[in-house]
Order: sequence, then C-alpha cells, then structure tokens
Amino acid sequence: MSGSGIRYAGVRLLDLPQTADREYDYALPPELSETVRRGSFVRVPLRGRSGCTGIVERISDVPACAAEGIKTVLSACPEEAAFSEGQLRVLEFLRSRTLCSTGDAAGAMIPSAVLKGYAGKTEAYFRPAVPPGELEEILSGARRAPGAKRGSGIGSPGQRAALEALLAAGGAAVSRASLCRDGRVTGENLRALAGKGLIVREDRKSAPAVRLPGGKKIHSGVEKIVLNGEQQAAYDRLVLLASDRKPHAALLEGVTGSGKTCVMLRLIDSTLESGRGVILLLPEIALTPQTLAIFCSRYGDRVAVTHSGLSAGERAEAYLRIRSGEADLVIGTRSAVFAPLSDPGLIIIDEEQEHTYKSDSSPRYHARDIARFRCAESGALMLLASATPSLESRYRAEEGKYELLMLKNRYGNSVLPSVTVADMRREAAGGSANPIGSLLAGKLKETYARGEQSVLFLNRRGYNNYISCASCGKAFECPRCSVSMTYHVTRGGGTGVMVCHWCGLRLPVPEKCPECGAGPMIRIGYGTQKVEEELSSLVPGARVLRMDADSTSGRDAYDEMLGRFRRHEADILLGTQMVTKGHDFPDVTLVGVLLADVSLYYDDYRAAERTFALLTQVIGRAGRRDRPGEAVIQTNNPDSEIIRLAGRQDYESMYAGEIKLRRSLAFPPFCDIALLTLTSENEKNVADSTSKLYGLLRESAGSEAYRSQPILIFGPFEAPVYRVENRYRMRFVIKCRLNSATRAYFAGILAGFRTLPGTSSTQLTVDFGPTSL
DNA sequence: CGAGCAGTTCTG
DNA sequence: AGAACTGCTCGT
Repeated sequence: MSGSGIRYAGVRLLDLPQTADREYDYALPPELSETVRRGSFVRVPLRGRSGCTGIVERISDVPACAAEGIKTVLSACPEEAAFSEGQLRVLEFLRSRTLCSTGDAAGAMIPSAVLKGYAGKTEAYFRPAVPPGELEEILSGARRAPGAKRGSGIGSPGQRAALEALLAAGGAAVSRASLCRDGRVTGENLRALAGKGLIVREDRKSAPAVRLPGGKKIHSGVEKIVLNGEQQAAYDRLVLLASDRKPHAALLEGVTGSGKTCVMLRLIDSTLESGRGVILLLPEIALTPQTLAIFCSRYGDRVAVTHSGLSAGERAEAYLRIRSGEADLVIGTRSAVFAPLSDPGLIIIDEEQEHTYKSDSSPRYHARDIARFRCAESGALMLLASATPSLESRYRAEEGKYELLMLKNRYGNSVLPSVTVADMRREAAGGSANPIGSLLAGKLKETYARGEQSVLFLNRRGYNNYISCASCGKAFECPRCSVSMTYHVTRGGGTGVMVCHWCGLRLPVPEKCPECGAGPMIRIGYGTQKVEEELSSLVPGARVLRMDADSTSGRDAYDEMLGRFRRHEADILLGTQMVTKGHDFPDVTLVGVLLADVSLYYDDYRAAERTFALLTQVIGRAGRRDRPGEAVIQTNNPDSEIIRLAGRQDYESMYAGEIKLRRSLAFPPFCDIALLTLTSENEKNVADSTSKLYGLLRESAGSEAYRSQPILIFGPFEAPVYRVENRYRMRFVIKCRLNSATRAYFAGILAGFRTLPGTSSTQLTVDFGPTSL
C-alpha cells in the first residue's frame, strides 16, 4: 500500500435498475480496508435508504467525485460471498450480453442467503392444516374458513395468494421466503392464516442440508463402464478435447438408446481424475432421484445438486460446498452453469435442444452461451448432447464451430419401435369424438393381454378444458389476462376450479355467463380425466396411472408415481410432457401419442423442430430391451412431413428440410432475433410509447453507425396474449446479426427510450433469442 | 394556505 | 428501485 490515506471503493448497487447502474464511490473505513477487495459484496447507504447491497468493482486512492459528498461503506458481506476475478468476468459478460442490470446478473450467480450469511439460522415453513380439497373450496368461496365470521372466507388478496401457493406445492411445507418472494404475500398474511387454523408453522434449520448417500470423495470400487466401438471412438476424441487445456465445443448426437450417458460418465470420470471440476446441466424434468442415484453412487460426496426445489439454506450450502472445492461435480438445471468451480474442465448440456436452458426473465441468458464463455476462459470442453439437437447447434457443428460426434447404433440389440400413423379424421367422421382411435384401442388391449405396459402421451394444449356460455358462446376468460381460464378438477372431489395459466388466478366455476348474464356454462375439450375414464371402459381391468399437473403436485408424488409404474403396479401410464423424458421402463412395449399435431399449430418458426423432438422422445420410450416396441401416432395431419419423419426417426431429413426453410426465410441460425416488449397497465400508454419506440428504432437503425448492419424491424404487434396480469403488451421482432455493434444499437434503444417524455409508466425489455415468438 | 397527489429527478 | 423533490389541484 503506497499511501497512508483513506481508500475508496467503486461499488455497483444490486437493487438499482439499468438507468442507475453505474459505479458509485464510497469511502472504506480503515477496519474494512483489509478485508474488502475487488469482488467483495458490501452494504452501503444510498439517498434516504439505510442499507443497499453492492459489489466492489474497484479500489482506489482517489474518489471519482467531490470528497465532501462521499458516504462510507457500512459493512462487508461474508467473505465467502466475494466473487473471484473469473466470476466478475462472467458477471460482466452476462450484463453486456443480455443488457441486464448488475443486480439481476449477480442474483442469478449467487444465492441470496450466501450474501446475507446464514449460519445456524432457522427458516419458518408453512403448510396447510386442512385437506387440499377443503382449501380449494375455501378459496373458490364454496366454503368459509372455520374461524371466519361472515362474508367471504378469506380476508385479503395476500392471504389468498398464500393459500394458492401452498396448494400449488401440493401440501408440502413451503418456506416463508419463497411464499413472500413475489411480493403479494406478507409475513402478516401468514400469521393471520395460522391464527385461523388454516395453516401451521414449523421452523426448520436451514443447514445442514440433506447429504447425498454414497460415502467417500474419490470414487472407488465402482464398476468401470465398458464402451462399444462407436462409444469408445467418441470418448477417445472427447477426452482429448477435455484435457488439452484449450477451449473446445462438441456436439454428441446419439439416437435414443445409443448410450450417450455411458460416454458422458466416462468423460466425467477422466475429467475429475485430472483434478478439474465438471458441470452437468439437465432439464428440470430429467433431474429425478433415479438419475441422481446413478451419479451419487458413483461419485458420492463430491456431487452437488441444484434445482428449483431447494430451500434457501440448501441452495447456499450447495454453493459453498462447490466454492470450497468440497464438491467438484455439479448437477443441476440452467442456473448451475454459474456454479463457482475454480477450474471447470467440462460443462455438459444434456438434451441441449430443451428450451428451458433459455431464461425468459431477466437476466435473459442461454446456458449454452454462459457455458461457452466459461469454457473459453478456463480452457475447457463444452459438450452438448442430444438425440435431436437444435437446428442452431447442429448447424454450428456443420460450420465447424462445434466438433460433431455421432452415435448411430442403439445399444445392445434393441431395435427402433415400429411406428404407425393413425389418421384421426376418419374416426371423427364416424361421429365418435373418442380421443382414442380404434387402432390404438386395439393395440392397448393386446398389450394389456400380454401383460406388458403402455404409455400414452397427451399434448397439453389439446387437452385443456375450457368452459363457455351455451347462450352467447363466449369462453370464460381470466379477468386479468386475455386468455380463457382452464377448468381443473379439485382434489378430493368438489365442483372444480377455474385456473389462469398465465397469472395463476383461481376462481370458482361460474354458473352464469359474465358476458351476457345467461348461461348455462358448458365444458369444452377433453381433459386427461376424460381420457382416463375412456380407458377404463376400453381396456377393462387395466390399472391406469394418470400423471399431470392436476394429479401430481410436487416432486415426491411424481417420483412415487414413476416408481409405481416401473414396478409394474399399473398397466397404462397416461400423462403430459413428464412421461417423455428418459425414464427407462423395461416392460413398456407400446407408446401412443394422442393428437400429435397440436404442437404443429404453435405460431412459431420452431414448431416443426419441436414437434419432431417431442415425438422422437416419446417413441423412444417403447421397447428398449429384447422386446420389440411399437408406437401409434394419432393425428389429423397424417400427411404432415414432420410427423412422417418423426415416425421414421429420421433426424437427418428433418434437419435438411428445416435448415433449407430457415435459410430462405432468414430465420435462426441465419440471423438472430431480438424481441422488444413494451408493457403498461394503461393501454393508451403502451400505444403511445410503442409509436415513439418505433420512431426511435427506425431512426437509429438508419443512422450512419449501422449502415453496414442489416437491421430488420417487424411490428409493432400485440403480444399473442395481449394482456397479462392487467398489463397490456406490445412487441417488435427484430432480425439482425448479433454482434457488438448491434448490441450497442439495442443498448442505445433502451437508454434512448427512457429519455423520451411520457414513457415513464411503460416498461421496455429486450430478449435476445427468445424461446418463442 | 397547506395537505394530497402524479410526474420527475437523482442517487457517491 | 425508491426516496426526495417539484408543481399542481382542491378544499376550507
């Protein structure tokens, strides 16, 4: 230290919006000048506020502004929260790539409990004290709370929101922090509900979190996986890429059942043996106890698992175990890509085409981009794996940006299931609107008779229940959003409840039409329950397991159901998306897809690609071992090219056809898409702001700086769901090639928009590479 | 004339 | 974001 004088910290505050997101200088008190460094988190005063959290970006001897105005750092956050230089670079990358605030970026990278310091604290948890069915009725107004004096059962919106959240958790205890997170529920609401006897409070120690079984840190005595020729060749190449300390990216494309997992396990082995860390990203839906068991029995204590079901304390503990080096294999969902490993050697993204790897709230990042950045920084291998890679990734492999490794053969002797496309138009013409056609019905009976199992996949979209008015024909809509509400049966009987899938609002089933005052209201569309009823008459005696959002609330119920099916305690598994992911059910020989075409109607350029991936996955569930499998795809579009290709599991043809289309229409990967969204509670405000933004976009895109950058502006459009939670939403779709120049264009638009008069009540966001249009 | 308020400004 | 500040209306 050269000078003896006071030192200053350049701090970025976490709870400021982009408009105020810059460095602020604070004086460092002498007692903190030893511990606080670049990367440390500190508490500082700001304007009238007593304490704000910020991250130190710079330590200097000279403040950037007049010394008399300067305030002093109040305190330092725990030392173990401090960011490394590597983390600071990721923070900067995230901020500049997604144009988010420092606070949003940091929030994605570190659990808030680590920032606050959490040792020995207890967290308050709450769970329902009455059966779920009763709660539903209280919420819908059909029953009043035991203690309620008169009028509606539940006092305040906050209390309602709390009960709804608890109901959504399916009776499990939920922490106060997560209940209060969205701001609608307060601690006072929870106390009031506990007072009424509707919920009970229980305190839990945040740490120690549940330890994974499995013992020693260095794995020993686990069987060495034997690879076949094709797998061995892929493995040999990947090991090379993962060990030369240079950045690499590879795409492992392997048909269902080709043993991608074996290759990945061996690669993880060798990377860990070389002393470097590993991150394995999985879609939430694939992060099941069965999957985790494989890793925990193999790697024991060195595994850290992160997913959305963790409490704040568990999340913090996992983070610190990784940071300290105690855990060097991280398995988790999207945000695990930020895991604080000091020296990652391998980052795997399994099922890389899954859209859940893209965040659609700020920071709007794609895990793949973060992984690529981290791998470039530390000379590591990014490995994307899938049976049906996204067109973007496969194209990059074609361009030579990713190394492409293929596994073309199914493991062992198993063959692809034989696939039949059933034309449902004929069934409908016959007058019976039966969701299960005669062909599939016959096969279901045969399979049951042979003592084998079947899986039926329902496309969520096609099986929503709406209600509409028999007099005026109007569908019953959410009062806060421009979408129809969905009918859900209530657990344990009752009249049911209407749910909005966009804002979560729950309302009692109306008797009269809110539009015309007449009625009656009638139900439209097949629900999974209806299909379930149908099945029991079609295949008498078969035990049917229904797995959807209604019947499976919470992880435990879901895992328990899959376990029962695996043990062959049921003959037919009926469900939505959940049934498609890599569960290995040895006795399943028949797979049926009801309404295969529904996802083709998504108003999105990726509809075909997604339908293909989905169908391929479902079909792959049939006949994995020695027994041959069979699949029936029911559709109203039997001539659809995509459905035909999926039936043949012909990825190459699908890829060739789609990429041609994308090229001619200028869609990704031949351009990037930016989605600008304006929202406001006031419809007129959005309209005014939209036209102002349009002017700004045009003017700026035409300016000298962007002459050489083609920027195509489409819109403005109303968002497909125009109103959500009482906010009106307008959008622009912009096609361009994303690079530093075009990013500067968007940053300029964001900043410029804020300075326009009359836009203060309108929110503007940019989403690069949105999951859907 | 000052409370009550939308809209604006600025944070070290 | 959110506290502070500005300028405005309205009521007595």
